[in-house]
Amino acid sequence: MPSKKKAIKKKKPAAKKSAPKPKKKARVIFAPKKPAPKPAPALRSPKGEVGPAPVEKEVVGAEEPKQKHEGLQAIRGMKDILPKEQQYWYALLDHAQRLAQFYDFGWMQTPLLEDARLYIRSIGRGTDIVEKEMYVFEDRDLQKVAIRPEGTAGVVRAYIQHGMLNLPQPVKLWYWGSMFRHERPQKGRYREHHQVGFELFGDASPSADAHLIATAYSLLSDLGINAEVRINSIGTPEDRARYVMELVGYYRAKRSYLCEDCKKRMIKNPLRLLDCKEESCRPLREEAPQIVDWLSESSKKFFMELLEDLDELQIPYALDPFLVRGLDYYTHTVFELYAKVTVKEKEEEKGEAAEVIEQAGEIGEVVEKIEEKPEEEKPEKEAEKEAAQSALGGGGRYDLLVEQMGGRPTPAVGFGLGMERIVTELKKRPEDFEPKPPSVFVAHLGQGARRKALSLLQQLRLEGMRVGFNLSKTSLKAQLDIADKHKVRYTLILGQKEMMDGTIIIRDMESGAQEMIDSNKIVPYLKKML
RNA sequence: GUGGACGUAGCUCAAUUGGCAGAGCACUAGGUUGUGGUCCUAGCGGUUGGCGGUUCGAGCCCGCUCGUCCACCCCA
Repeated sequence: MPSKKKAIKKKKPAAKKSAPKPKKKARVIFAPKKPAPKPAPALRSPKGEVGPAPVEKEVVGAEEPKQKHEGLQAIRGMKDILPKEQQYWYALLDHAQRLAQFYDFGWMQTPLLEDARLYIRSIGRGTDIVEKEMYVFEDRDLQKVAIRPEGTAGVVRAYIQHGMLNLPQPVKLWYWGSMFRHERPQKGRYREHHQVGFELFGDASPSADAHLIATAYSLLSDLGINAEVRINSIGTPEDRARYVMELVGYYRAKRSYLCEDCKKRMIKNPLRLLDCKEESCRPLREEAPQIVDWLSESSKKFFMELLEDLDELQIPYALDPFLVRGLDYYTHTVFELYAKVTVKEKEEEKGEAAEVIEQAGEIGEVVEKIEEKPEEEKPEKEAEKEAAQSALGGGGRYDLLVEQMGGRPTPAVGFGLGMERIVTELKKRPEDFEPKPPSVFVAHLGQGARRKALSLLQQLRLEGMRVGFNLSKTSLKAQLDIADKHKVRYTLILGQKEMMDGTIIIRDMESGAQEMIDSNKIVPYLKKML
């Protein structure tokens, strides 16, 4: 029945053109009708066994597509990054690399696939990342592997595995690459996203934290992003245990006011009680004990020193007593970076941040003031909307992680920045990232000239010039058309006539003026003009 | 994982009460000899995201599904 409908529908256009459409027909064939040929014998056959390899399913768990479009679309939450964005990605990577070189961070990459236990050990069993977002599966050897959901764990593993503790400390490393988390996609939140990460091992002083935060901040500000650092200290595990007891005690008394989620949080992850957005829970937070007040003297001192360093570095920051990050391995410093939304906000925070560091005892109160501001003002709807996915990155100190993963006790700090989110910021100022077209286009006319053009291209390349060309087009008109689309400044025209004379025509694409140049002098000539 | 909005050509969008799926841009080729931007002509390009239902007839109505976006959740 449905096929009949289609036939009727399709008839008309076919009749109009009064010709069969073999092309259309061909496109319909997507899946081979015949089953795929049997797989070749396995390359690695089980120990010395001769004979046919065991028959396996051709593709594990995948069926042949029945619909034309099946399997032809990027899967949920995955995105192609296309050349139209390349100027932003290049700028980002270029700045990251320069910064890394300047501060002497060594570049490295870790595998996308790791033993799943690596992440369970580091990030923590009860965290959302491990519990419900991580891609985990058994590979063909039935090993349980995970696609990396974040960068630090792999770097720590590598640090231990390659004995980097024998290198002069601190060891400073940086990387960039894909991370995968099975979340519900949204703008600025994908199942595959890219991070640039910086890690520093073997320095327990707060100045290391300051250095790292400054690195993160500089990377953003070098790119013209107005960033703000939100920072907090969650102390040592002992500090936290004491605080959590206090916190749970506080909330237990108000249990009846809590939302359902928070009741669960009280048992599972009490720190998260603090960032509940439920109307009923919010007011409770105001009176809640704050972790800074429960830090040990040494933890407090560490934090204060860090803040003084940041002040010295003139990095705008805001204390956020409710900042707790979703990974278990953090100790002491935790921070996040946000793109500032309005100029107004920026100035307020700068002013207040400066006050804060002075009085150690009063951190709590000052912070509360800062916190209240945005809630009360709600300047524009815009500002609020942007807030949802606007964390550009975050990080913190993880002094216990290396040891916990079997290495020698090694203090460490690190951060990761979301590349897609940075690119989103950069795209707001396209004028700052205009792609640069090649400066010269080489056009040719006739067989001999085309060949000569090839060597001319080589010559220009060796001179470091960016050159556009299209060797398959034969008409000059078409080639100039392309040159124009490339927005080049000059086009070199090489035809039979010029070949014989040993000259080349150089055309200024803006004015249309042409000049004839001795072909031996073309390179110095161009160099002078560009 | 929960709730909501939206899916028409590569892009931006049309299509009367359910009645032959269109335009602009982009792309390709022409407008006779070796010269781009403007202009003219033609071509390419769609199972209207997919599957099913209602109907003589569905881009339009209904159900499911996939995808995007938004708010939660969480984070980069």
